[in-house]
Amino acid sequence: MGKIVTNKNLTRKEVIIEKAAELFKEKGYKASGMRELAEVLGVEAASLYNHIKSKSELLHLICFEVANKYNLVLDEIEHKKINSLAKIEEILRFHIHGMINHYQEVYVCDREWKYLEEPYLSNFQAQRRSYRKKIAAIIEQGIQKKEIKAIDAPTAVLIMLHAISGIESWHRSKQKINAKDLEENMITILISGLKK
Amino acid sequence: MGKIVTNKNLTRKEVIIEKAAELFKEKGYKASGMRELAEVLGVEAASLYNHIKSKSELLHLICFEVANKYNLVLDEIEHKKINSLAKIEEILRFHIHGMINHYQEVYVCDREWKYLEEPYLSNFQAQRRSYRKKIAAIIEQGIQKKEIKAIDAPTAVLIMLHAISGIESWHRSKQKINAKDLEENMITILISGLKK
DNA sequence: CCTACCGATCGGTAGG
DNA sequence: CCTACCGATCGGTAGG
Repeated sequence: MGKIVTNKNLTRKEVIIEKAAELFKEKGYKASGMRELAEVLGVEAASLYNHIKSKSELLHLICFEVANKYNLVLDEIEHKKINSLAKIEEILRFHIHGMINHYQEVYVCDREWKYLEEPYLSNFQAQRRSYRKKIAAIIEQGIQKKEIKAIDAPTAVLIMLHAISGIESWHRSKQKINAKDLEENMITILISGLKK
Repeated sequence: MGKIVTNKNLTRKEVIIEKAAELFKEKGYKASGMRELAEVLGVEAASLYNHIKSKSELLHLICFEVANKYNLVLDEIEHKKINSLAKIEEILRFHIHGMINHYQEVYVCDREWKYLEEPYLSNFQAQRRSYRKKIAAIIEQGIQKKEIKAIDAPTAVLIMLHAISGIESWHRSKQKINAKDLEENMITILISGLKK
């Protein structure tokens, strides 16, 4: 997600997408108006349509950029020569970093994907299911090898991923602990929840 | 939440609120239309306004009914003569039951409260903060008494509550494990994540 | 509970 | 990038 983080050499379209993610995150997709987005960017609403096709295009660009990145990283971790619990820890840390550093896009992808239009909606849901199944499979391997306690793997995935998406409320909290401490606390709790 | 579960002796207004919770849960508050809600109930949109004041009244009735119930139960658990870890387990089980049995209302309260209007919004946010602080305080007591490992209590609260709200995706999953197994798996993972 | 209708706002287009 | 404007839909009201 280098493009998003650098804040330099962004095309006009990329800037629009970035601001859209912020707005969608803050107010929700349906409650975000194109006139509002335009105002943030200092133009009239009509001008946005020289760069984008529609409001819903913004949503699917955001969702699929995140999804693609996550799929790529998961595939990498999956094939590493480390044990299952170590893989789960890497996945957790990657997700935590995502919610700390790119939380607008990640949060929109997590919470607003249901407003995607077909065929993007079906495609996204399929990717999401397969993503979770891959993580569940790693957990199941860990259970077989006695690295992880005997639990229902899909339930463990559900807990992990939703717990991490809760970092959104950390961003909004008054007295935040620092990011590194947050990460280590989350890892401690979640990993010892799984470890045999 | 007996009124919600019985499905009998409900006033017209209560039926409207119940259906509104289902609709808001499914499509989100902003994407839910009053004409749509009316259709579910078999009436014209205008007729709804003989029973309710506004769409936003529906939202705050849903959110505050859940919030009141949760506050009541938390106060009960807080004062029990059991150790801190046992209190946390009871809180977790109560939240899990809520997301299994009354998930529409609970989910709306969890995810759509940001669309509350003032003064309800501020009131709700204050209640939410205080609710989480109470749970964090119980965790901190547990840490002092060496029942719970030395972690950041607000982070633990964040993990627990968000993990449980993930039960929504269990409801939508094809091959669900049964509710009791789900509960025990969640308790196992979350409690052993906390236990010293 | 209905019909009839309101003002506001929405995403988006035409044309320059 | 703008002005001007569109059809559709929104929450909600009047009056019966």
